[in-house]
Amino acid sequence: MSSDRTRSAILAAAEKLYADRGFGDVTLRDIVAEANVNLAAVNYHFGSKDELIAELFVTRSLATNRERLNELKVAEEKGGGRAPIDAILHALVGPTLRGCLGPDREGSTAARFMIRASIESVPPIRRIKNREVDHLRKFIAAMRRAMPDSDDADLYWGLHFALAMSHHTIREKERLIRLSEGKCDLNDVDAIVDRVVAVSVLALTGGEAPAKKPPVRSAMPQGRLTRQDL
Amino acid sequence: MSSDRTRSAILAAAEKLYADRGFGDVTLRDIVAEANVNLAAVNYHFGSKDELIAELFVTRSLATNRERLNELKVAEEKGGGRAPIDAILHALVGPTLRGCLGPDREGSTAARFMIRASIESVPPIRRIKNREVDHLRKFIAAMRRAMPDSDDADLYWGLHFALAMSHHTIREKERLIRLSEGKCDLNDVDAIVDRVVAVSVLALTGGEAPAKKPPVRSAMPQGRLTRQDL
DNA sequence: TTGCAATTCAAACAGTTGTATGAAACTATC
DNA sequence: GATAGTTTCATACAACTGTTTGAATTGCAA
Repeated sequence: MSSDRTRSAILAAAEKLYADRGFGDVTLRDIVAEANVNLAAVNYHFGSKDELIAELFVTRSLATNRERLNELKVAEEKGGGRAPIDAILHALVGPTLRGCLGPDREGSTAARFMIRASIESVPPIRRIKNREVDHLRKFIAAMRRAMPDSDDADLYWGLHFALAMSHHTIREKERLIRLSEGKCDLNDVDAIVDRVVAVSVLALTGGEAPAKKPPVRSAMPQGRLTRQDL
Repeated sequence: MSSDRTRSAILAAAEKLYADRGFGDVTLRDIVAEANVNLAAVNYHFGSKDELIAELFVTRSLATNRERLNELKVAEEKGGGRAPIDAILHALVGPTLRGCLGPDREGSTAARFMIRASIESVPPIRRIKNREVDHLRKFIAAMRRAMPDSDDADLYWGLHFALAMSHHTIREKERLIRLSEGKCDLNDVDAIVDRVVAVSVLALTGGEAPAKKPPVRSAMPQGRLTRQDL
């Protein structure tokens, strides 16, 4: 099968160009030029441009999801079936952040592609992302085991915020660097992961030590949000 | 000037169509059809398609920025020049969340347009967003006054996370509803604002009561997450 | 009314896009 | 080495894009 060479040349070229210049202004003709293959090869091997993009994204995000679930499994086994909340969140945001940030990963085409996919929202990718709900439910389940006394809504908000911080850090990396004039170190990925996890845990526990039971008073808002809302 | 009628018809039609169907598949021909004006009118009044989009976005985000700064000013005056940290964050995320969420705003074209602008990242809008740094610096300054002992980096991270949570809530509103099967109430905007502010304050204070003096250390962990970091 | 500028209009332009076609080149099996 | 199936290729297609043009129309001032 010498056709595999063409197929993967297209995939590699597409990933590189999309990573560099975004989905908006990379055409099939750009891709086949970079890959040194014929224009028709894309439709022959992938069916359409959208299916090419989908294949790129599916491959990368399946890898991330596997990494997440692996890390979660390890943490749960270590805890005898019940992983601590910080380990769960670490498994959730670690792989994504590690994959997209960091100095060594800077040159990684895959990483830059995933950043693009997170910044620009193109139809084939959006369709795939919408099916990610099942994957997230597994983390909600683990969180529920770790914090059985929490309201479900609080767990969802906690997971939502954890993803918010990690994705927004990837999306707005450049702006954060510029805004902070370099004072925020975007190269120390482990520190970023720890920071996101720490804040997420605070969001879930309301500032209490997670082992401890419930409420006290607040670092919390005066308004309508009460202790047990967190 | 009967030309104002054409101009604003274009603006209204464009905002509506972009809000409904996204920037990707709305053409100038769609817009002029909806506005009942001639195709050439867009270039005559705005110069180009991108400038039309830019004008739409600038108008809306200037309004948001004004609201933010107003709220900040009020809070600072009330505090004699130094607003408490939660009030500052409230001023930062409140206007955006209020503008884009909530049941009454559901039908608002402007709100839906701004959500689109936050989901799809189109060049003219990205260019404008990049100039928003100066605006954010005013909030950093206020935060520094409120928490003079904090590391600068921690302030930047805190602001970054606050924006992360509010923007991600707007972007992924539908997914959060679906994931949580309705358990997260996206209609109670005030509660959402309070929740985002509360978590942001926790992120900045590391779980200490904000009134209290100094943050243990850099509030956030360096290495792995340990118990006393919470 | 006349004259001048601002606005509208239909039409065309120039370029690009993803996709389809059918013949040619290749590959492996017998 | 002929055959059947796969893969490549040059080329054409059809549609759509934002923008421009130059003539018509309108509105307003003198």
